[in-house]
Amino acid sequence: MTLGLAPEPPTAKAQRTRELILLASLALFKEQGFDRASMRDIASRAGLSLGSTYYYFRSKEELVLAFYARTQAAAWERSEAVRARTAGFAERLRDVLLFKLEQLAEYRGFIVVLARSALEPTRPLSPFGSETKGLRDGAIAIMARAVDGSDLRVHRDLRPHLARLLWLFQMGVVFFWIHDASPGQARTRRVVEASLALLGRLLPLTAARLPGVGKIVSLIAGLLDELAFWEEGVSGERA
Amino acid sequence: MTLGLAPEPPTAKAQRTRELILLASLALFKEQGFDRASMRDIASRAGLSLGSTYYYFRSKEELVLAFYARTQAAAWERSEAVRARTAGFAERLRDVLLFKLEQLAEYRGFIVVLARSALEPTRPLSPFGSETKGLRDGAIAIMARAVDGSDLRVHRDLRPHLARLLWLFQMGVVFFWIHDASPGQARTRRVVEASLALLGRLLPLTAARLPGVGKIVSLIAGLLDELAFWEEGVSGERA
DNA sequence: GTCTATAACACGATAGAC
DNA sequence: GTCTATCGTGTTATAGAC
Repeated sequence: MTLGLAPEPPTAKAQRTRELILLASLALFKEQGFDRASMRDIASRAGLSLGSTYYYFRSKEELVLAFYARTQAAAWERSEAVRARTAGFAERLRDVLLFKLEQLAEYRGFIVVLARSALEPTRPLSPFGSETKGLRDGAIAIMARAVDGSDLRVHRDLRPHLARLLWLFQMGVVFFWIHDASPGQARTRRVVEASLALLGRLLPLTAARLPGVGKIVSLIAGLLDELAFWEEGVSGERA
Repeated sequence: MTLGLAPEPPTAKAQRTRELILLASLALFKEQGFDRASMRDIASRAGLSLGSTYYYFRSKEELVLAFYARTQAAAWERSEAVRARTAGFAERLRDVLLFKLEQLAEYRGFIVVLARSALEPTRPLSPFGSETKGLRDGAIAIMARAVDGSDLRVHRDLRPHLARLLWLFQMGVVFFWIHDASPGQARTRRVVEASLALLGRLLPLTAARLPGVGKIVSLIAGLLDELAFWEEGVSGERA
């Protein structure tokens, strides 16, 4: 699975240096938070000069992105393992969501900066931008795998949109988790459970032959079609 | 309606100066975008020194917030007028959403910074934070007024949560609009229409006496209850 | 007290020599 | 690849003018 970031520098030494900087930054971010940890501190901790640090990472935010990309590689492997173990859609989705939170938990204090640049369309690091396409595609692919071959019953017109929808849902969960001040973020876990229960009831309903459902499904499908604004060029023309 | 910002300075001269800075900043933001327009430029354009500018606005972001607060005051008046004109819920909600976009349209290029700080819980300017409580309450109140006395049919258990849900929905719409690269943001308008149509079908359905609806409604109500994380202290305890 | 100005700080980022 | 030197920024400190 590609991660969609700049390819690792070729030489082994460069890779080690890159790793060194990344580790130093993570440690400092964890200790002091993203804003308080300066690039000078990071460089110094890694035993390098400021300029060298910028040679490996074009910006401070790119450090966070590199960390995030790493977690996603692990998330993919995990989701494949769970996928092989069970065909239960709710079970699979729950594991994807909770594992992501588990991965981020240690760094919850500074993971907010991902969200900060998230909403900025011009910034290259936006999860909807072109530079993060690989990262985004990977995350959506995990969702697609959770749906595929599962016991989920859902209207066939919704199926092609489901992975993207679930990805958006996951971003919402992470966003909520960032803001969740409850002890151990227990509230987020309750929200995840409630959401899963709700999805488990609503999605099968779309597959039922009830009056009015067809119209609603087509409305939802149309909406989901428009929502994928990140999948095209600047024109924004209708397909 | 309170706006939840620091009260305007008392003297008339101070108010004029504040206005001067705000106008200068808006002009520069519009011309160059938020990041490119420096506080020094803004101060200079307003005919003041940098220090004086910071006397009136504690940060660069506060300038955007002040602008946003202003639009909201107008939005309240507008929504009251529309409310008197029609009892149609869809009509009212459509007007609230489209009017907001209309207000922001001129400044679409830099309004993204609201979103930037939006996701940062620690920052005081987050729409979920305590400093923006008045602003947030105002926006939610507008939604409550749109629901109140309207022709909307919805399950009674959902009614108390509806205004907050619609506010979240509005934030989603604005977020989409920020990213919408289609000409004239036509796509956002399509999304609004489709969403209204969908809401117009789903909400009444919750009021219908159908098997299984009761359970779904209670799930939704429980979820919406948890979602209002911004309405309490740091404890996050269950009510 | 209310307002304004100057000077300085720390930071992210860049240029260019080696 | 690595360094030093430097730029422009948001923000703060502080002193003084009305």
